[in-house]
Amino acid sequence: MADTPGPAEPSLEEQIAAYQREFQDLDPQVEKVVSALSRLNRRMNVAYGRQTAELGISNAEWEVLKALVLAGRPYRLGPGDLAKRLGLTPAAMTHRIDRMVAEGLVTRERDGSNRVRVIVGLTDDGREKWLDAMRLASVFEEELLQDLSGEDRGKLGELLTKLLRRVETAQPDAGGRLRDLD
Amino acid sequence: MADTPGPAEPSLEEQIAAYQREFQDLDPQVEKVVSALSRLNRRMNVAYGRQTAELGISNAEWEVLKALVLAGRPYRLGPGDLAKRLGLTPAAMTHRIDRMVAEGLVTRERDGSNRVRVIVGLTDDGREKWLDAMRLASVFEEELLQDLSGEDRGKLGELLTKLLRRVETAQPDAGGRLRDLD
DNA sequence: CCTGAAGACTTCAGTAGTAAAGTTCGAAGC
DNA sequence: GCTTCGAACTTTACTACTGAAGTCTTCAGG
Repeated sequence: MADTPGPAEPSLEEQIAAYQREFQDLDPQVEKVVSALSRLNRRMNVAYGRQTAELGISNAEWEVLKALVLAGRPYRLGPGDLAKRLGLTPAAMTHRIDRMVAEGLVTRERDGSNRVRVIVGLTDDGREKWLDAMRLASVFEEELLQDLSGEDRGKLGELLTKLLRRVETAQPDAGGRLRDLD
Repeated sequence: MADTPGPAEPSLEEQIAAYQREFQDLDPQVEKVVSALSRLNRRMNVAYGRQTAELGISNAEWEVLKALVLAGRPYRLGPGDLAKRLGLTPAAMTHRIDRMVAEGLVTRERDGSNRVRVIVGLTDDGREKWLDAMRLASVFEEELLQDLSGEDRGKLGELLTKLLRRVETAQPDAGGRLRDLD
C-alpha cells in the first residue's frame, strides 16, 4: 500500500536542499560540511558498536579501555581522571567501573598512600580486548578512507585539525560533562 | 599541590603519539583523521547543547523539530518515520513526543483515514523554536569554519562526502537503531 | 461476516546516564 | 593534636533510551 516502503532518512543532498528551502540565509557549503560530519559520526559509531559487540563488550567499555591504554604504562588512572577524559560524570564512571570489574576487564584498588583515592587498572584480559578491538577498528578505518589518496588524507587531517583547534580555543575545556554552562 | 591541576584530556597530538606507541601497525594519517572526527563531533554536540539550552529545549527536542521542518510543509510525520530518521526506537519516540506535546512544540493526532496511525505536526511555537535554533547554529557553524578559505570548505565537504558514501554503501541502512546486528 | 495475520503505536521492565547529597579521608590552621 | 575545609569517590533520586510484550486497527481469505 505505502508507495514509500522506507521513507527513512533523506539523502545528504536532499537534506541540503531542504535547508535551502526552509532557511535561506545559510551557506550551503557550510551546511554540507556540518551535515556530513554529523552523519559520518553516527555511521561510525554504529560500525564501532557492531565491532565491539562482536567482542562481547560495549562501546562504552571500549572507551574506558582506550583511555587506560593511551595513558601508557602501567595503565592505571583514577575514576575522576577517567571521567574527565571520557566526558562523563564521576557517578557514571563509578557504575561503569563496577560493571567492568565484574567482567574482569579492569581492577579497582585503593591507593596505598591516600586511602580515599581509587585506582583503576587494566587487566591482561582488558588489554587483550583492547588489542582485539583495535585490530577490527584499524581495518574498518582503512576501509573508510580507501577512496582517498595519500594526499587527500593528509589534507583532510589538516582541515579537521583546524576546525578542532577553533572549537577547542572557543570552549577551553569541554572535556567535562556536557552541561558546564553556568 | 598537584603539579597537574587538570590531567584531563591529552591533546590530539599526544593521542596520536600514544597510539603509535601502543599499537604500531596503525597509519598515523588515518588515525589523525578518525580521532579528529570523533573529537570534533563531541565538541560540536556540546556547543549545540549549550545553544538549545539557551532556548529552553534539549538537543533531543531540536532533532525532532529539525526532522519535521526538513520534511517540508505541512511539517507532519508519523512517529515511526520520525524514529527511523532520528535513529531511535519507536518506544523512545513515543516518550519524546509526549514531552514535546506537553511543551506545545508539536501536536499528536490520529490519522482520519487510518485510526491506528498517528501524525505528529509542528506547532507555530515549534517552528519558531527551530528558527531560533537555526539562527544560533548558523552563527556557530560559520565561526567553526572561519579559518578555512572558500576553496578549503569545498574540498572538506567533498572529502567528507566521499567518506560518507563509503560507509553508507557498506551499511545499507543504519538509519535504524544502533543494534540491527542480528 | 468472521477470522487470522500484519502493521503501528504504546506499555513495561531493565539499563545507563545526570545532578545533587552523602561519606570518608587528608591537609592546613590554630 | 583538634578541627575545619576541601578533595575524591559513592549513593540516591530521577530521566531517557532499548527490547520485548501488548493493544488496537486494517486487510485479506474462507
